[in-house]
Amino acid sequence: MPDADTPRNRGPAVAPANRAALIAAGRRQFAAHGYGVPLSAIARDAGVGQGVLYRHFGTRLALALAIFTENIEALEATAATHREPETIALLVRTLVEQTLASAAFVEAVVRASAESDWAGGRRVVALLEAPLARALAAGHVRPDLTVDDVVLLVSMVHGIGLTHRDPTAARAAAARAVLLVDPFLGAAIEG
Amino acid sequence: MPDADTPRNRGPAVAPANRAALIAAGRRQFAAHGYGVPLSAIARDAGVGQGVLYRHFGTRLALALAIFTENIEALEATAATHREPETIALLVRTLVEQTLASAAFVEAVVRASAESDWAGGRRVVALLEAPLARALAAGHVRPDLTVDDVVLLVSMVHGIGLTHRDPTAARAAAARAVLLVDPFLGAAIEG
Amino acid sequence: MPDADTPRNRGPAVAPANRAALIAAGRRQFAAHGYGVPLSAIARDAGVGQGVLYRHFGTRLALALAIFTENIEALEATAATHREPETIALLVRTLVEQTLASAAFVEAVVRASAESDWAGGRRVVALLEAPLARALAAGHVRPDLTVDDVVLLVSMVHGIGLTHRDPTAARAAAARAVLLVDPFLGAAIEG
Amino acid sequence: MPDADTPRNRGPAVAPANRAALIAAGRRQFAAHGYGVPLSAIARDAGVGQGVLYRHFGTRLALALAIFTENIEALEATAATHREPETIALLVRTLVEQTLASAAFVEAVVRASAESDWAGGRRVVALLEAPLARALAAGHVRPDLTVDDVVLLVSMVHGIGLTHRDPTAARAAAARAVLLVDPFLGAAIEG
DNA sequence: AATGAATGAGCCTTCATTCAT
DNA sequence: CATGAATGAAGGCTCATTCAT
Repeated sequence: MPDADTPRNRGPAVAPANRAALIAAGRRQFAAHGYGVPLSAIARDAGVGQGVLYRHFGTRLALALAIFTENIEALEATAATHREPETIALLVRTLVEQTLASAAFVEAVVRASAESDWAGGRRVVALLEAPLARALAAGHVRPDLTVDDVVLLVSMVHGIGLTHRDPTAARAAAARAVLLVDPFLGAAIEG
Repeated sequence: MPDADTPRNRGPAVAPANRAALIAAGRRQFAAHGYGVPLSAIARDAGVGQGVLYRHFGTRLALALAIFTENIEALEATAATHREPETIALLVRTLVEQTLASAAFVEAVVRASAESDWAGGRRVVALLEAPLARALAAGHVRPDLTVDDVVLLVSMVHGIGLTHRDPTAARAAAARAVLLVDPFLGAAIEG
Repeated sequence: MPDADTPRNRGPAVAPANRAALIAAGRRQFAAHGYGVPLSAIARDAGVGQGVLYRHFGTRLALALAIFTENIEALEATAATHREPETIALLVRTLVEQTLASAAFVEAVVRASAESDWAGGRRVVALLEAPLARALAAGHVRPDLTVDDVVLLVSMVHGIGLTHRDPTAARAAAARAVLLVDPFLGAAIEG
Repeated sequence: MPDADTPRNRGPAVAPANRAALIAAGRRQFAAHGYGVPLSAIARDAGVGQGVLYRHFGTRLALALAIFTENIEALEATAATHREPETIALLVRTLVEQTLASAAFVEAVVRASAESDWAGGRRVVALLEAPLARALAAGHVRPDLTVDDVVLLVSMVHGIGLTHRDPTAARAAAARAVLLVDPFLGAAIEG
């Protein structure tokens, strides 16, 4: 006799919701306790059994990549719908926010993308190209700035995220870092 | 009757040597296998029993802090013996090298220093002040550069170290990052 | 509105076909991966959902017993349609082949048949009696051979199957084993 | 404060005793519950922690091989100290007893010896050669019997062990099996 | 004071079984 | 009646830590 308060099997229809709940729980748990957080804690946070986590994301890395893919899709949507020369600043601002929020597992993803065929890195480079070219043409950013520099900026912000416990301090430090590299991009962060 | 071929207790005199061996082993193991490397692997690498590791460093973090303290002492020695305006570049160069070599546990140390009374961060700030002031007076670095910015630069380089597997690529990326922030300091890294 | 390309429920008519597919899949999977193969693998091999497996065979053992029952039915058909003194050799040959093919789960079935009321063992004994009597009367087999000895021979061949990875080697070893016990039966295996 | 009734660390001096206890527990647990018995059950039976089992026997198979090696050493000791023509019967009798007692993991060992370089099989063959030659010379055993046949006999007895739950019945069946193959050897089992 | 084996908690992972659709 | 996702118990394995010698 199952406990009425404890639904033991809500059926296959909840699969998409479970997947979303696992990604959200992954964001929370990775941010709060680092990439090495017990997978059981993520499953518990998502309100599902451990087996469900394994069904949707066979490895810890698969979950991290799914979170990143969502991030990249948001960036691509921004890049696709904005044509102003200021778009690059908006993208950098979003990248900074995502990086600070995902500090715990940026490293794992970068490492994996170097060793596997995950295309995330290339997608980021691709979506940055046109906006950066427009900003350069408009004279908004320093003339020697490259797409690789923007990606490097993300690595730098990642380091800042890891070394600042307080999110507010991390955000301020990241803003200062971007400002040191380029005043136009830095101003966008602070806004 | 101890077996002559199996020295099991080499006496109190070897304690300092054991401590040094553990620090050296910690550097190697953290660099090679990350901060989470088994403590038994560090003890084995150092050629001592696990109990000795506990005697000298009660926790994993204590060992990491000891490694960092050695790093800071080297920086202080440099700062104390160099009076040229170019000294800040030498210090930044050393900091970059130390940071790239210690990528695996910078985060742990920074986190601990925020939560405990470890004075490492303040010592770094203190040793940077005079050299940076001299460089500013000589007009070598950008006039708005602060000591906090140099510390921030270390955080940024840390992020670069974590996201570049290949040490050569990491070094090149770090050089570019410093160059983006300040041409004078960047030139020193590349040298 | 069910998707026409995804038949999710093919109706009651397919139940017998599903049962047969599960038995065939069970033979393949037990042989390939041992008696402990995941039940989900058997269901997948059979092309049905896991629920169907449970509907037809409530336990792993029930499936194994069904496979054995098919084997016994084939033996009974042979015994019922052959009246020659040589029939015992044909039956032993078939038993050897079945045993080698089912090595992974003979043990489970024999154990279960001793503890439950599964009549498989008795059916084998029953079907062997008349053919063995005819062979004894004809002087083909050693005069002290009993039906229990033939059943014992199956146990012995089972051990050979488990200890020989290569099916060809197992078959040769089984032939030698039968030959050691009775030249007439052994000759039938080798043929 | 450790519970006085629960010695938590009896020190390194108990290592050899632990190893012996693990082998004895392995014999009991494998015999009682099969090769797949939880390793934690073996450790509990031996009165040690799970880590100790892993320290002494890195894998389940390593423990099984250690048990088998003890068996082989006993056989070698018998072969080395007996020179009578009847020795082969004594060895077969011991082999039968060992095989029936170790039924659950004979298969694992055979599998391992095919895949690794475990020399156990060759040691058995080697120790049987001289005693069998003496028995053949004395006319005690059938003249066509080979060492490989004796090894095959072990496989056959293994199958009997697996298919007979009752040890007494298994022993009787094994005796009958050996008798069917060779009257002289069979008589030794029954004795 | 050093050694290194023992301990055992906790994590990852796999399935057997259930059940909503 | 079939599907296949959800569940969660159970086992393998790994260390951090203790402590007898």
